[in-house]
Amino acid sequence: MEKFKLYDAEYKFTSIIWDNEPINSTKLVRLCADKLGWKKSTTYTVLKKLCDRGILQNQDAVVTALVKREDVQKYESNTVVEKSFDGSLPKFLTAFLDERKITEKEAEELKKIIEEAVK
Amino acid sequence: MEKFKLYDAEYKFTSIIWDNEPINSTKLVRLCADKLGWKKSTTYTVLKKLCDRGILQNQDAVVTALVKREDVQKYESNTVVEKSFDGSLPKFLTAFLDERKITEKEAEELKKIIEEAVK
DNA sequence: AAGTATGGTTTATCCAGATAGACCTAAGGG
DNA sequence: CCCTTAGGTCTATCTGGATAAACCATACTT
Repeated sequence: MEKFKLYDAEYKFTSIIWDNEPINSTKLVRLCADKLGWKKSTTYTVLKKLCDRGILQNQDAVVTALVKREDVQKYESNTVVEKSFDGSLPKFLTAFLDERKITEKEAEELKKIIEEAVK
Repeated sequence: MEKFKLYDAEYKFTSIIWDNEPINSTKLVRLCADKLGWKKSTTYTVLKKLCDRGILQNQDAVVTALVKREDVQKYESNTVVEKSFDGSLPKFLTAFLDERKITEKEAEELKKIIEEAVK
């Protein structure tokens, strides 16, 4: 699943694409200049790298994503739980919610998500 | 909270200390050679850096942690949710639990943790 | 014909994380 | 006295992520 590993800059960049795909490459250059402060060549360099890795696609100046945001998110969530929490979701939740208060409504939403996962 | 940011190698290293503190520095060198394959100088270099950053402490050859594992975990969990999930815990949970099944008992444990956080 | 915008590649720089080699001092043992 | 061990610093190398400069070809505009 190393396919879904995105570094910080790559993630921000890919996010822009997810939000705007399909997007013309020149427009993407402008967007990145705007949102990330990148020069044209930077955008093309990163774009090419991600295309080579099979994460993005650039065909006839139209850029699209080959992997879904959800897949990367899934990878991210699993990675952090594994790496920092012994693979334990309860440990993760405990750490995240420590000193953090949520409303009844938010709690309901979370519980619903959990119940959906019960086999 | 940048204080709690640990890079991969630093995290593994600090984990060893959390598991063994207080620990004599020479023993730590041996442990790291064993578990991480590090040379003595590598251990001391990383140790010094983390001491400078106020994360560890090395006094009279006794190494201890100044920040708790829980604090780093809290930072990690918050960071990933912010960076990859718009700060939304439900989004995180959904991604994590996607295609993953949990038992009734695990669900109960999770719900309990959630209820504790309701203000 | 000259200028300009589009779409892109190749190569390079810079910096930081990861790792280690060389070297140093003080204390204790034979 | 020499040697070893403990405890540690300073400096260096290697690698990869982040960013960009320079350069190029094609097509459209004036």
